[in-house]
Amino acid sequence: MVRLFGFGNQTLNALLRSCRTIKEALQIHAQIVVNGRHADLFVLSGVISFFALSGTRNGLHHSRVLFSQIHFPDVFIWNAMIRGYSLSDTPEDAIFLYKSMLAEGVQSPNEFTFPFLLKSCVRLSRLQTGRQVHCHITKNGFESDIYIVNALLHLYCAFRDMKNACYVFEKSLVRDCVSYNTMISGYVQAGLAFSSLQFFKKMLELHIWLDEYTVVALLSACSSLIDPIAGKQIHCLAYIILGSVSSNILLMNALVDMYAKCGCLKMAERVLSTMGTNKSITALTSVVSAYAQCGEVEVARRIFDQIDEKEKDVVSWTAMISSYSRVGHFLEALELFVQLEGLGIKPDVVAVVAAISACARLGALELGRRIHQKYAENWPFCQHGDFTSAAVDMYAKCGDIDTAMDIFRKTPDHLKTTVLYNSTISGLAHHGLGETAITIFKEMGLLGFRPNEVTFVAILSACGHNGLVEDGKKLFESMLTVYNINPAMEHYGCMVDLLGRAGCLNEAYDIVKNMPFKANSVIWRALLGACKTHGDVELAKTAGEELLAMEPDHGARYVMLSNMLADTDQHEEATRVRKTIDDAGIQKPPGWSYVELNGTLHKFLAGDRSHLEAKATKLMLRDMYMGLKSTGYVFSASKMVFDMD
DNA sequence: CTAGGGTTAG
Repeated sequence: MVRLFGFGNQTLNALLRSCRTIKEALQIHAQIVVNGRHADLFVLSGVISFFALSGTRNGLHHSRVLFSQIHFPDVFIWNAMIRGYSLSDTPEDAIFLYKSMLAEGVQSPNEFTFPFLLKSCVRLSRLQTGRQVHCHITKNGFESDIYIVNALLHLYCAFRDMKNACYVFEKSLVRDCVSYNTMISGYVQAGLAFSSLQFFKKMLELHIWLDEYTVVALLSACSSLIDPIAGKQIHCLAYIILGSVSSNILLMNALVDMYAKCGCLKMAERVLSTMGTNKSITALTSVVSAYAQCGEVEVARRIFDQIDEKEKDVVSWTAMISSYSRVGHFLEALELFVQLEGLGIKPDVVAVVAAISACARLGALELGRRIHQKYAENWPFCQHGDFTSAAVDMYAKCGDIDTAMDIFRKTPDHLKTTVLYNSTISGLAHHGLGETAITIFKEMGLLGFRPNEVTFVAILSACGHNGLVEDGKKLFESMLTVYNINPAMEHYGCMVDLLGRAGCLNEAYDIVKNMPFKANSVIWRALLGACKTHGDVELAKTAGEELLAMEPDHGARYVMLSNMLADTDQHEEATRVRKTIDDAGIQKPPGWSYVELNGTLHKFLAGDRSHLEAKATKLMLRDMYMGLKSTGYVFSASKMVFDMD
């Protein structure tokens, strides 16, 4: 038995720090208690911080129990708890603890408290809370602590808010290599890779020290610019400023990733091979996704399969899952997800979101529901904005708008995000609930959420599908005047569609002629559709010809135009277009339909009889058709042909 | 007296 009487406090802390397992630490802790040393706050703080930072849920829980028994913890102990939770899967507890500390009114936060809090805000995707913490930092006079400045920069960069990041950067009296690194990667993440290189220039001019993180950030700038030449230069720079490169895993991963993302797969694999037997799962995952992005899913899968099962982690599985989704192989994606669950690997939020959105794309409502419900019970998932919005999107796309709205309504305001509003509004739009969409849009503004480009596509199309012409026009105008968003091609497209559907063909055509872009095929198609509905043959010809010129090998366009001509009794013209199709040997790629029943997916093609129950299905359809007819419904085949994609 | 910031892959 160890006797701890003779040990000094610092020795006890050192002893704890040397523990490799929770069990060892528990033994030391027991001895501390047996020897009556636990009343000493300093000793106790060592114990609490060890368990809080152990990285395990049990350890954190143990420290929480000890913590709750202290009447007045000192600021070090508060910080240890806050830090522990900021790294845990429930970072919101860190914020909760901070509030408790303030409420207790005994201890004030110090310069160590805030970086942990800011980290929690980032992990929770809660910019609003982060701003409040920023206010507390100012109030407590910690604006010039370099650690806090860097944590603030990280906060704003993580939310792509480069305006506030710059503000903090410019205003700060202290800046170091970390500040510059954070800004460089912030610019890249915000999609402003070019600015990041300018920042790097500034860094060089001011002779700021460069380190491996600088190189990593610069490499990601090159990936984002798809500039392998610049990437190679940075690769050289790495040798100059760092000396040894191949022993630096972080750097090797970034290098492989850069070459992979730039499409230089040979180079990526060459760098990878220099890692010999130490190939990291990170670098391998980069190569897997790169192949998938180049359209070589099979190659990606082969590499993925060659990776040692024990090496594979959630990220590499998710990479393969998303690769399948990217090329539309949703069934394979979901198969992998189920396999991953079966192997006992715990999917994280990103993995589950990937699976749920694959269900959304497939229309696999019941599988989607199963996955959603299973993970909704794990509450770190519910805290995550991406999880909620993916679920809303899935239910809406699978036709269950009630559940989608239910989830939206049950989400507390502080967990709502712009993305959640976007999924909700576009879900409502697809279900023809334009009025509700507008209500939600207004609520969004009242709660202080800024609509973005995506929001406007959703809300404008909601107006379009519901004939809300005036609302649509007002919202479109407000984009620039109120929200300072430049309407993009898609927004003009929504307006053309909206006006066209409402029969304002001239107004729609005016938009096409006057907008700052050359109309794309989507816009011409919308206009052509409107001409068809409202019988404007002249404009239809213009739109149709434009469409043909734009997508000469897109068979569906020919079919549309020919159907339209036939429909307006211009049979000669129609035959001419048909002939063009045959002459060019153009074929419309078949459009598969999927229906999910009792957890099984059924695949169909038009006119397809391969399905086991094709005959029964046909009979059922005939019954339904007869039923419809008896109620006086008139079936129009021409409308069907027109709306085909 | 103990401690904090930037990290690549989905």
